[in-house]
Amino acid sequence: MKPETRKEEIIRVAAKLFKEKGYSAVTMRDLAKAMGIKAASLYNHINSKQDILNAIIINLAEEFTAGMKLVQSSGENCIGKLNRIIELHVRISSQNIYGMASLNNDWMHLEEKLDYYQRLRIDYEDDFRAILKQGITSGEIVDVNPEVMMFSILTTLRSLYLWIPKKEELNLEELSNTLNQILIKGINK
Amino acid sequence: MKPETRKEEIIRVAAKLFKEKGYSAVTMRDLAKAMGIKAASLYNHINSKQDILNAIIINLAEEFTAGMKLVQSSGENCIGKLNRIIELHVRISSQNIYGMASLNNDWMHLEEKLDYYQRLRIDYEDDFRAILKQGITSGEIVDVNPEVMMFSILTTLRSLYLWIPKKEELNLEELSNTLNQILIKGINK
DNA sequence: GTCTATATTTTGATAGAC
DNA sequence: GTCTATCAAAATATAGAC
Repeated sequence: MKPETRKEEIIRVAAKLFKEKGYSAVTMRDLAKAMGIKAASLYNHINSKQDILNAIIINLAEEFTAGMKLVQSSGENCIGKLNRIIELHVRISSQNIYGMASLNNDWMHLEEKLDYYQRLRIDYEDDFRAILKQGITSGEIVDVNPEVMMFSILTTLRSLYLWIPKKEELNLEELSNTLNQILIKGINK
Repeated sequence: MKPETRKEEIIRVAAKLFKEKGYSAVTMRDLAKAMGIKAASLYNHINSKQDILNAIIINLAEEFTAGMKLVQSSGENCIGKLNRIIELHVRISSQNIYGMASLNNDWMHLEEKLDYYQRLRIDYEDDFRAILKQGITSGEIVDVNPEVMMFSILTTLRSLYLWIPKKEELNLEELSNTLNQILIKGINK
């Protein structure tokens, strides 16, 4: 592991602040104070506040895209692929809890990178939807509105960042398994 | 129906803008422009930007609290109560899509009302959790971590505002039924 | 790599005319 | 109820010394 650069440290600390108050409510002075330096000094490492947000969001979005490509090429059936998607979200979310908040809530403040982000997001959802439709066709999952299924599962997975930090006692493999049970098999006995 | 007051109109328009960019990124000048007046004129109807956020969030939070009390006193079993909670969220979310965005994403910018909001939220979650635990005890639902079940269901319901406006062709009763199927019975065949 | 000092813009809000 | 004019504070960002 390479040691963290000053720029990476700024991005990491910024993500934490963005999770608490949102991108727009965090000032460069807030960030500088959290870093223990003056606001002007931040600009020796980054070009703008925007750049910080870009780095947080685009890195994560590309990680999800890469993960989805692996799921697609796994050769598993629909239920198997859904399991892998759940594991993908649990893994990325637990590794970058703060960044996930920006990905979910502050993407609209992207500027130059907004179109690119939205393209990745739409493609991800298209891939997810295709897996569900294939599962309906093959008879693996129930024939219910795939839009509502996708919304329900993806919303839960996208919000894991809100919840994981509170439950440190739960290990991540166990969390994946429990989510798998609940999201796929339901809670009805 | 009483006609909408100017104050109510400001709150309604503000909620729409808050959904697009978040509370902190919307200026009083943005709001004034959307109303077709000057920023200074807003202050003839409201005391501060804060007051607008308070009105949006606290009204909704109290609506959910009142709805939960009705569910509790309904005398239904666990599954029946969960059905009613789903209907509650579908109804309130569809009636106030824009306000739901603030409730979910901008509550941390409450000031005097923050403690009160957090009390309502914790109580709501306690009531929800109690229903799930009672369902496990009575054997109606599977004996899986109730925290994860609550997180999964509640996160989906709280995010309905993101999704309802896109799917106008789906009627609300049908949406409730579909969510009920997916959240309770799962998607596995 | 961090500092002080500062330029420029934007912000929430008020005063007072109409 | 809306306007123009304006204030005071706070924002992002830059210049240049150390």
